[in-house]
Amino acid sequence: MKYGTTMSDSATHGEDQEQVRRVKLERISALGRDPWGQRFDGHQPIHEVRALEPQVPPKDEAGHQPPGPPARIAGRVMLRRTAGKAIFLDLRDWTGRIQIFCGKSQVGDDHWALLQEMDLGDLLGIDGTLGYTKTGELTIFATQIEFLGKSILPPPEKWHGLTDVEQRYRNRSVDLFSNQESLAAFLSRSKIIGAVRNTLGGQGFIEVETPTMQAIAGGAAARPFVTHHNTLDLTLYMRIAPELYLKRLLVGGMERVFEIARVFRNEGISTKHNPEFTMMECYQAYGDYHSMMDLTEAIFTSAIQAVDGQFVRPLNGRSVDFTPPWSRRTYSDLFLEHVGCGIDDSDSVVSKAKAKGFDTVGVAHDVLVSNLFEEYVEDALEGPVFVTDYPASLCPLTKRKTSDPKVAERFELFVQGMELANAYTELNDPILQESLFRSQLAGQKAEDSMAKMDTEFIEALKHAMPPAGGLGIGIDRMVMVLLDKPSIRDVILFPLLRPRSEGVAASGTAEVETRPEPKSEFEGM
RNA sequence: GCCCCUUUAGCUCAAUUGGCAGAGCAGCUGACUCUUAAUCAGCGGGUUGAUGGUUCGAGUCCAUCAGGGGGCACCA
Repeated sequence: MKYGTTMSDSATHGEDQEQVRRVKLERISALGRDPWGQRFDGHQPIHEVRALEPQVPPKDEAGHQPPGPPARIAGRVMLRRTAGKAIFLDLRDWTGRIQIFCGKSQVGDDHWALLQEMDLGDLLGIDGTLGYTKTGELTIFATQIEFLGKSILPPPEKWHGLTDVEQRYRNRSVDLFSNQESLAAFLSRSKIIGAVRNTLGGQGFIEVETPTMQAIAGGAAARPFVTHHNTLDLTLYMRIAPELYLKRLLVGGMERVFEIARVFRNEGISTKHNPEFTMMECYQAYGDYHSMMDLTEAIFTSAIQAVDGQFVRPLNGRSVDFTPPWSRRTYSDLFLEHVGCGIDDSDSVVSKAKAKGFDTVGVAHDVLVSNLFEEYVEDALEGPVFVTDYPASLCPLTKRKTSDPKVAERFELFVQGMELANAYTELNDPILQESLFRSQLAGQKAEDSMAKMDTEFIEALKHAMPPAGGLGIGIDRMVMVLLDKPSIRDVILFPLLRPRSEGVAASGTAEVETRPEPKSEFEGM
């Protein structure tokens, strides 16, 4: 049997593409090759192979290309162009793409036969030499070809890739290998998180891990997910913040700590909210919220340098300048500027609220102020801007200014109306903390499972926690902003989606059962 | 939870007023040893998300359900 054997009739007509590819698996095995491959040592990232270009010798007088440096790569077949007894492939790995030339006489009959069983989407290992084709493209001229993974499902359309958003989120593996910008975003996300770690480490912070399952979900106001430990017969909550544990470490003498924490909030889903998301929280003993502002700028600066170094960045069709230092504005100044009255001017606040259609009867003055701020100010903040010095009544668990107890030492960082970071001078008075906890809990419904006093935390504070600055940065939102991605699902690899209904979800496996299994030495593995 | 939009071949998309479901890519067969989304010739591939309804006739109109997208609400 020579190469170029024809498909059996059953595989030629009326069969789906998976079945056709399963037949090819068999034939690869019949050629004595493993379609799934083995460890493949010594291959070079494609961008490193491309960097060898200066070593490619010039063509001789006859126009022949002397062999260039050897190259050994592994990658996925993205494009294939056949021209008789020559085949051009575009292979891609996670560093780039490069063209492969496979000539029948150059690779030999055995490899040529193997190439007949190759499809778009397969993983190949290639040995060859670097050179140029007639049209001048840098190309690996293959001498050895090895299957490192046969794709038995067809890849998406080669030009458009996978564009259906639902498919991109549900089928992330395919999205990543077929949409370059998707892979690029997640590689950048990793670089951003690396920069966050490096910056904090460089400033003497140590990374810690605190419980994800907590008996009391504290540190924020959000509805938690509930879970259960069987042996202890214990109701546990997925954390909504690492805050209270990190502060206990401050009491213990760990003076600068941070955690890149996955947190879980049982709330709505939107382009800015995923039920689980990543938050960096850090605490610095003997610091305050001003320390945290400087730190925030340093973190963003190093993250931007890690991505592309461009401080003026596109975002939602506009442009944002991240060159530090960023503007720092007090809450009351911004309120006066955008709402048009002082935050203490009760009559004006009420009339402004009424003008916006807010319900004002029986609503506390501070709530009206907060609503007006969200309505008038936040969306107007192009940023990056630190909004500082919040009314103390809006953030009861924050240290107040000694000069003005009505003002809390807090800032939030805004970019185009989106909150990216939140920081406080932490309250370290256990007696005040406990009474504020109690009054906060008094206003909550009994069904809110978070409405519990964290006495262990208060206990720890009683041993004295140093004055400290605390900072939280929403990592997903930070990545969205730096990469100009409109949805949080574009920066989370596997965002939460409702499971597909049975008929659709089961179709893949159901079809396998009804399909005749090709006989193969690899069957059953 | 509410409102709007959306779902057609493996993928990307068409289908006039309600009148025989179509194209490109991918696949299969053949040609071609320098292509660039290769090209050329031929062939196969569909429960139009699901279930009902209106109609002589439904991808198209109506209802319900499901998935997804966007917005609002909830929510720091």
